[in-house]
Amino acid sequence: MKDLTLIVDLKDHIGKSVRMGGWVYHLRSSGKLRFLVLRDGTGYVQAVISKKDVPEEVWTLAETLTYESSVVLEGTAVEDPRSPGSVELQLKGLELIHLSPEYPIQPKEHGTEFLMDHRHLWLRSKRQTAILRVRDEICKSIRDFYYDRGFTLIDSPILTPTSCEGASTLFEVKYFDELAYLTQSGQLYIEPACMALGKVYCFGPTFRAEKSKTRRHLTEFWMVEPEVAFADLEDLLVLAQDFVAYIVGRVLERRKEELKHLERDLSKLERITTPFIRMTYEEAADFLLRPENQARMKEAEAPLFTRGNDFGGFDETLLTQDAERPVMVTHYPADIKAFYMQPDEQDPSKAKCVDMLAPEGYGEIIGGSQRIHDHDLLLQRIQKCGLPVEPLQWYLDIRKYGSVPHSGFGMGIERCVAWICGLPHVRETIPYARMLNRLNP
RNA sequence: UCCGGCGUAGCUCAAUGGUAGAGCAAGUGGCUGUUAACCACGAGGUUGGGGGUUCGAGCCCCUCCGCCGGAGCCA
Repeated sequence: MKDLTLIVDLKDHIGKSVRMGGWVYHLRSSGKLRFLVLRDGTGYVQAVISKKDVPEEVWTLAETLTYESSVVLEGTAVEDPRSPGSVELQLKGLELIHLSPEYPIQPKEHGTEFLMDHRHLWLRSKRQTAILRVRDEICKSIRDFYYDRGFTLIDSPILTPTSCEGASTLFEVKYFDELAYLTQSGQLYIEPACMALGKVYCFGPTFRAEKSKTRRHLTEFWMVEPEVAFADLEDLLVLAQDFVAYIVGRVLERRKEELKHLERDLSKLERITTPFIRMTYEEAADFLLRPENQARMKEAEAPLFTRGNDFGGFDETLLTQDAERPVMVTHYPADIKAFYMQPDEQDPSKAKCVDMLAPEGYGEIIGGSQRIHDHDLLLQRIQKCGLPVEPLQWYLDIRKYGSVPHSGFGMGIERCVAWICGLPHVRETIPYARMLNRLNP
């Protein structure tokens, strides 16, 4: 329908006659005057229907309209300060494309379960479209960032033969006469590609069958994982902070209206500049073991942090709630981290790894490390972790033929979207959330 | 899996152990500038399921189901 004018372009048609297609977002009636708010994906515009100015059949048809019915409107674009958006449509003609029965979602408060059950319709709301546009901007900026820096996108497989990292629970699927598993990370597959192309990344869905029911967990989520040859931990920290600062900058530059609609405090995002805050695991542990912080854990009924263990959700909140920029915690104890992480030269009990914690209590958005590049050390670590060697033989091969130091990290898209949008839960950051108790719609 | 909270009209929520209610939506009527419009009227219920205590249970007890988010694990 080439002759349809988009709402976003309506301001360029003042005084002219236009046709517009869309959905009825809102209706108000005042006797012989009716107001209809149309949405078309590019914006919202109010149409005014005056009984004396339209043919009787148009007026009659307008009386039957319902929320979310699809229509084509004909009218004149006019400026009027009384109208929301100051440009409105004085209606002359009305074509009903499809009449919607009673629409389940009202312009009022609804519960989480109800909205998630109607996710396919909830997507039409202003808030959800704003979030989806920010997500789109984040995904586009990720691709631009790596493309501009000479990285090659490598698509890692979604079906994998076995667990490579151990602990995490995997989704099992039938693969002809054997079993396969949905990927929990593309890392092992892009490390070989890294040895082919130097700088690579993968970006796709990831699956974890963990029975987590928290505001930060999905069973299906998207992850971007760069991997760089000849990069050590220091190089990785610089890449990670440049990356996150770039994404935030792009969203601020191009999606400010959406952030404002989400009532995001923009000043908190404008402070996200490099360098980010750095601390070692031991420094973070010292901080968490201060009496006042231990007291806060008790007060919040959170588990008490003890040195040598990984941080819990509340620990991450304490570490970041007063931070203006993301915090990068490095050098965790090697035995609480993955088998492939390079031990620190000065203190081999520590891994050359990093977790980036987003501010305002959003917690871990990035986890990464320098990888072990020595064949025998990696083999030793695989055996020590009790992992079967045979399925990882190809991975060990990378350390056999021209091995070089290399590093990489993974960033969870949904946690990043939740942080940038200021959302309390990741379920609204992905079009169709998959969670412990949610597989539909 | 464990801990805690919740479940009442289509939706959001009230209701000392004593006749189940309101707002919104939907319906009817009114209103020529509404901004989640407003006014009037009518309609709307197996109080998540089952069992128990009691003269009497939406409310107390047991059990099952569902939801929420926290722990563990993680991005």
